[in-house]
Amino acid sequence: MRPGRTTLASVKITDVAARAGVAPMTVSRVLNTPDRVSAPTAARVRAAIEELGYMPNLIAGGLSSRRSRMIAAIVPTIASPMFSAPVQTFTDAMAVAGYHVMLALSGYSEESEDAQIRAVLARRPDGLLLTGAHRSPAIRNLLRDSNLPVVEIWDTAEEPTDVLVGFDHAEVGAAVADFFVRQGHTHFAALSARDPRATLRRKGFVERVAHHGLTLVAERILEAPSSIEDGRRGLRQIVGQLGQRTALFGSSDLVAFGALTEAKLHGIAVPDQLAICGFGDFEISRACHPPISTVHVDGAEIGEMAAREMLARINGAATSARISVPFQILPRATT
Amino acid sequence: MRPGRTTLASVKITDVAARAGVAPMTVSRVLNTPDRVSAPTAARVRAAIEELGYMPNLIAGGLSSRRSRMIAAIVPTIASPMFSAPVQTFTDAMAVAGYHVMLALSGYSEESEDAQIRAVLARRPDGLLLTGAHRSPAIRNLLRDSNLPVVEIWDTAEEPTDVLVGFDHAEVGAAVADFFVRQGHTHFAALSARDPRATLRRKGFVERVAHHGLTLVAERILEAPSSIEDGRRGLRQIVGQLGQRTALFGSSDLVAFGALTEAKLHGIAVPDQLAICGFGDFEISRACHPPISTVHVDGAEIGEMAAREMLARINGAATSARISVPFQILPRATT
DNA sequence: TTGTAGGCGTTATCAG
DNA sequence: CTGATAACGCCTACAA
Repeated sequence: MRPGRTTLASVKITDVAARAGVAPMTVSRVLNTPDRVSAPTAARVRAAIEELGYMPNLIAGGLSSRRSRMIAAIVPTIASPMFSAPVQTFTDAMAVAGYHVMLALSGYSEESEDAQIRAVLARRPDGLLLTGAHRSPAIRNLLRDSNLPVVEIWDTAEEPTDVLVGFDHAEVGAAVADFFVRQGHTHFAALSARDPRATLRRKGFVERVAHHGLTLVAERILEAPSSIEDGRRGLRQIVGQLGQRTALFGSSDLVAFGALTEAKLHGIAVPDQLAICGFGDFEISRACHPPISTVHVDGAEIGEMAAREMLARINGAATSARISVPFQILPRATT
Repeated sequence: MRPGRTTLASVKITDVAARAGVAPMTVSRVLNTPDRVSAPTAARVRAAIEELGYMPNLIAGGLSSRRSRMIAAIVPTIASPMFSAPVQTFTDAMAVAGYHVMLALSGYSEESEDAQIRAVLARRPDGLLLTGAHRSPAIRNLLRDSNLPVVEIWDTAEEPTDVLVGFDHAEVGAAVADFFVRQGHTHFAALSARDPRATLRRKGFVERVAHHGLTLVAERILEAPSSIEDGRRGLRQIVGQLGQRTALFGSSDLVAFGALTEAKLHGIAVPDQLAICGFGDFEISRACHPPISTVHVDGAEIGEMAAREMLARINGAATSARISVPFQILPRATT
């Protein structure tokens, strides 16, 4: 029998065991709990694994151990840096710990998210990464019953299902309004996407403006996910209402960049006639000219923290239920 | 015994079978091959499933059927639209067909990609989505032996492992050079990321320029993935060599946008002194001002085609080995 | 159309 | 430190 005549998936733990002259369980131990195997035995087993090109079957292992070593991540989209950044860092961090990430896209529809959650639970993930904390009662019960680690990111508005890593979006909107007010603004506008978190930011902004007794001259709801083009279109729609010097809050840096672009074309001086603040601190707001003031919030860090919390929960830690990540207004040239 | 006293994962197929008064196999059939079950039986089984809140265990099913209904996707990053777009559409399309996508990020390192491939094969995916067609011999053999459907996207330079959906990047570079030449350009520059496909485009561009007997005034390699900031920095570095009217090819629209931004700051007239063509047709090149000429190539469509090919291969079709997707130069205001 | 038997490849558990 | 045994929950294959 020639060596190497084995097609990966066909070599199983019993083959390795036979080759190394040990029980299958010992091979399993070499792979999963090396400390509990004597050095010489482990060496022999490793040699056999190498020679046969053995590749463990995690499906079988998962069935037996009831741990899939896999996490399901459900986000609205990865077309926006808002979600691609945390998904990227989360996936990387989990991979280091030996976990793979199953990705599902829900596209901002709660109904679709519910379906995705149900579908993915059939794979018995060891944890769930979800976006936002707004869940239907049915899903909330399902998740509680499942007793799975659930890490929700971005949002802190609602009661978290389990662990939550995010911040209060209404506070962000209010902080931006306060920032503008401190700069002496009295007239305001908002261009905001229809998604849940953008809506919270917009409301926080608008309410704070009202609280100051100041004027909201225009407000426009854009589609989600928002785009540069939406920002341009939005500005065109409100340009007639911009008689006074106005402070504009965009629901993302893409919207802000679009508004800035269109303002230039209309001969509107930024920031003298129109001040603009975006959200997200995407590269474009930093690298375009003039650089756009924005709210920094580190999506990449959210992903990393989510991974840390996920692993802690998997390992049985009773972690805190709500982790606030800071946000920070970055004044640049448009305010 | 109260109904509902069942915690999802604890209900198994035998429980449903008992409740419905059928054999477990019949429940399995209702779920997987409904045609082979009589309507009344199926109805009873479905009722039992509903009442117990049964949720199939795909891990167990996968072990038994040897089909995981899961695809592994390995791309360098999802931070760039170049990859987030196809991953997004691929994931969506596969979900419709009942497949989930396991995501792994390789970060442009071949070594890392090899490791990711090995790791993910342990989960016995039903197929693999990979980026580019450059594989180490060891991995190539591993993949061939595995006999798995492998769809490679973006690149057509090398012999595909199995199915390939992409185009020839050197041709893109050459086409851009020809386009510039037709416009009467005689002096050229390239700002290009260090990744494999950007390098092919750059070489195609540079070689075609040489073939025409024309002048390459500057060439700069940027880090991968490339950014707006890289484009700005790159332009600053070559600005001294831009005495003549020059045609610049950027390895992505981000690079092109960065170059455009910096050119404006340096008082360089675009396109009169400096013509710019990007690559990728990202939203920014279309929505910024002036809009940037670019090479359109539909990443979203590549993802959809990849899904179609993947499903065809899974269903046993012997599909064509190499599928060319078209690219197209979009002349806009910067050329 | 439905049921029975057996196994998928691994690991938990307990014994030595 | 190592091994034997018995699941894990489902589906293939065959039988009725």
